[in-house]
Amino acid sequence: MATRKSTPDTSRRSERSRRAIYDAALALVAEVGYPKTTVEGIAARAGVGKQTIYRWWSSKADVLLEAFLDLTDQAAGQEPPALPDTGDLAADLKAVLRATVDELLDPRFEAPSRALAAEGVVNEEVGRQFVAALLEPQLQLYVDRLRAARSAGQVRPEVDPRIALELFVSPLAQRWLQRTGPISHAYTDTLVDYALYGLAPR
Amino acid sequence: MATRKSTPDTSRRSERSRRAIYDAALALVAEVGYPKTTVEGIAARAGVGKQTIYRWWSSKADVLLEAFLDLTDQAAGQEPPALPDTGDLAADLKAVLRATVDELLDPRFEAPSRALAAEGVVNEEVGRQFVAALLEPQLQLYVDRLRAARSAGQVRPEVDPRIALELFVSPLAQRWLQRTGPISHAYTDTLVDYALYGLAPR
Amino acid sequence: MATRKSTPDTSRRSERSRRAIYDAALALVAEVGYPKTTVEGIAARAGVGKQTIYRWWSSKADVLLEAFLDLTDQAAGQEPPALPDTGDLAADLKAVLRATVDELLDPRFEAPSRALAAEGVVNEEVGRQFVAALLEPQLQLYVDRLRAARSAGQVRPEVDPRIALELFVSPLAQRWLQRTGPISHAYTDTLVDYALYGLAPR
Amino acid sequence: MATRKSTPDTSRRSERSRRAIYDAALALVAEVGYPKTTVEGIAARAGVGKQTIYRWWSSKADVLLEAFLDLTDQAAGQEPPALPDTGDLAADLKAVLRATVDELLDPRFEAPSRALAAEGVVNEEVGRQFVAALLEPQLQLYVDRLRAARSAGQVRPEVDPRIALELFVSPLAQRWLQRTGPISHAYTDTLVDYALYGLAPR
DNA sequence: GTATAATCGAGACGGTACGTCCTGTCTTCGA
DNA sequence: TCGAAGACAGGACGTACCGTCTCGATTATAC
Repeated sequence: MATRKSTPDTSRRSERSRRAIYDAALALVAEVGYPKTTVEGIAARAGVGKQTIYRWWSSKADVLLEAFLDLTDQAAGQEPPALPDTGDLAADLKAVLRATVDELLDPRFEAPSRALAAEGVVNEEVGRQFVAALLEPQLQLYVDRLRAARSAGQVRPEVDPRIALELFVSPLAQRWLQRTGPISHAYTDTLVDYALYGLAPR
Repeated sequence: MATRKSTPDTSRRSERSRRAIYDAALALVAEVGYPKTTVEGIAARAGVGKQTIYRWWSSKADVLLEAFLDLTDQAAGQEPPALPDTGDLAADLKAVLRATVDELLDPRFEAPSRALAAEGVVNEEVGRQFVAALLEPQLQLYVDRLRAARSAGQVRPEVDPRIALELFVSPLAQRWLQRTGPISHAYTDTLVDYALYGLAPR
Repeated sequence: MATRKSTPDTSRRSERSRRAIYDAALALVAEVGYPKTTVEGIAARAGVGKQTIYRWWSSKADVLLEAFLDLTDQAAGQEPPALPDTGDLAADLKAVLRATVDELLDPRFEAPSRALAAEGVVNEEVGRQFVAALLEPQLQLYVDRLRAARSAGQVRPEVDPRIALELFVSPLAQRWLQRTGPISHAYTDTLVDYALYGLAPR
Repeated sequence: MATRKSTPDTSRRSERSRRAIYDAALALVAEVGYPKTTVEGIAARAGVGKQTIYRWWSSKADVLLEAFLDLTDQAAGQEPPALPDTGDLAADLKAVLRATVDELLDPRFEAPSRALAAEGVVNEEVGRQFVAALLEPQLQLYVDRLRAARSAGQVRPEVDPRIALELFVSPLAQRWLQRTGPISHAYTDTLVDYALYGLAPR
């Protein structure tokens, strides 16, 4: 009477099925969009019974979240877990944001991350996980870089890095998410300049 | 073939039904959330035939968008269509953002606007309408105010107001939408200060 | 608030769908057997939504029962609602039972009636309906004929016709239902002879 | 290829499990009915793996058939394998049929035997086994008793005992199976009288 | 008295069907 | 002619079982 129905045995889980489900979920979201992606469709495409999905995940959002995390974990393996620090804060931030722009425009990432972001807006549980697993680690890198810059005297000492980073990160995020404007390298360069030196004349 | 199927006679439209549908849609989104809000449910609650909804709107997102626009139009009627201009840019921005914070925290607005924002992230058509009808007019007020400030020499002449406003608006939007952090008056005050005077020491 | 969800409006029912469902149900039972006949299969074959079946019937047994009743009603229209009465009771009974044997061996009737009988054995509700709608009316004809014969002095006056008829009807029914033996014209002739004149020597 | 998959080693079979499976199957059929009795349910109740069932039986009908045979074998051990022969055919038949009536009304036997009969109606394989293992041996006892009576001159010499027995056995069977009428001692007494002495006046 | 091989409890797996809910279209009837 | 009502074809939901399969962990002969 140890094992409950609701907690399946992880050690006997089929790795093969999990991979197939990740692949199918990502492919379907990319091909037909999130709303038309169904659990039934994922199961069929993965060659898997529906129950195998419901056994390990609670919803299609949950499946996609894990699938996307898996995808980014693979990609993240190659990158260093820190922002570059050449001593030139503006240049470093611009470089990183340019890379982010490129990633946001990569159709391979666009469909699933947009879908997850949308789901997260409306579904608090998914939203929290999305932020905790994907967004926050990225933002923390900016915090670290800004803290270093502050120590080097390139940032005012009373500035809170966690808020400061939003000055250039959030505008990009909003333009992408809500399509309030185009995103480009020039745009993010401008954001960095504005943020570092302010709008008011010196 | 006089009357086409796709263009019902607007003059005969029942105002009564439209109001009932708006109310039902907003109430349901607030009560059970957007995903569990269905066209059938709206019709039943409004005491209306389903066809009456499909005759005038194309989807539940469309219904909710109009319902929400109607709601905000009522509220907006009382406000002036411009930001205050006391001559003190920082103070004016802080005041407006404080009001925005209050509105974002108002549960009456939260459910539907969050729902629409989420739908817009994933559904380009809805997204464009949402931005055009709700977001862009608001942002334009900031553009106007910043332009006035620039003329008054309180903002550097080379600054693009459409980008500049994102430095304090987008961080607030992202914290609210994606729950990346708490929002408060102190927070938006800080955003305005950082944005106007920059992160780098003077 | 007159009409309840559970009582759909009969007057708006689609005759077309009903016929298609009857046909599909009977065809499927004949082709693949009762256990492999599914509501989903009936709906697909009839070109009908599943809900249209569940709206009007409670189970596949219920569908099949009505479909079969409809089938027999069509056939029954041609027959007279009484057994022949030539004055020769034995001959009349033999003739009717021979016809019954032929019907029981007709594959068009076999599959659905066997299915219904089986369901009725285990499902009291279906069983009662099956008996009331199909069996009992038939048996009543024997009761009438036996009563007439009793009046004519061909049957002992103290004999209960409702029990008497079972002496030749039930053996045939059991051989067919439970496959306890072959059925043929010779067999039913013998049953009539045994039943009328008894097993004991005269 | 020494050992075939399809022929498990009988000598290593767990007697304990078999008993538990019989008990679980009979209990479930009695409690929830045959259709709601599942292989999975039997396995869970018996504290047995599903494969242990599928290793030794081919279907739930097969399990129940064996379980019921086992049950009746226990009961039959106490009875003599022949009908009483007091010299009075009518009395002997009435006594046996009264006992049968009692058994048919015993809820312990009713659920499983009804379930098996129903399955047998629709599933020829099960039907044949059910008849061969349970019905035919019983009927053979009647054949023997009638043959003895025929030798004693109490039954017409040209009467076929295999058909004759159906005159009183089948009506009882049909009333029970199809609920076409109540069953009682008085009823079976009447059947015997009618069958032995016929319906026609002497 | 151990090897050793099959059975055992357990339960994940690919599937199929269930019965429910909702979509978007269509038809009927009343105002 | 529009509105309330709701039947319709269709399709996805999440659940329950099917029958197969793969896991250690007992057994219980056969060495």
